[in-house]
Amino acid sequence: MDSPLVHFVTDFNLMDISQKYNMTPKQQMDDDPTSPNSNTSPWSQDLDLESGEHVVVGAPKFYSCGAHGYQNKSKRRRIITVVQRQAANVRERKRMFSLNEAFDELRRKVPTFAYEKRLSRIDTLRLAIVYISFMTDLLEQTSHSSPM
DNA sequence: TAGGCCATCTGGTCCT
DNA sequence: AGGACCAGATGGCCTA
Repeated sequence: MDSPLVHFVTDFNLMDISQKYNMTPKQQMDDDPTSPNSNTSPWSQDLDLESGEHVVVGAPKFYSCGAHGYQNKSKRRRIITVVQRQAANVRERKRMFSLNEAFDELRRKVPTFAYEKRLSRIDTLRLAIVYISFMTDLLEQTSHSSPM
């Protein structure tokens, strides 16, 4: 750890991104990044895509429309079965899981040692932006000041 | 108790 | 047709 970075982190903690961005440093749940109810795999329920085995599902029920109940809209609508809906839910859970993995990776990249609690996603993004700006400035300064 | 954060579900849209 | 992506809704948990 070298001094500019250490200063960045300490300065950052002194000013507190929450203040800087007009937020409150809240924090959630526990250490597990996956979910609050994380004792199970995020996509362990409903449908096992690998085996293709449907856990719940009965006869061909259909989801068709209607955001908020109105069913007779002129827009074309995709009719999907319960099985398809469940499979889509599983895919969405996986997608969100990978998104959270990316957030965790980003959390590890930004200097936050003075933070006791895990950064929220929005704080992580904001801190990353500030950190990148800081490093860019630092790079420019050093390139200007260093002799050829 | 209100507000913040998050996971999950869901339907719409775009793309292959 | 089906998957990926997105945004809105909802409900749970946590903290001030």
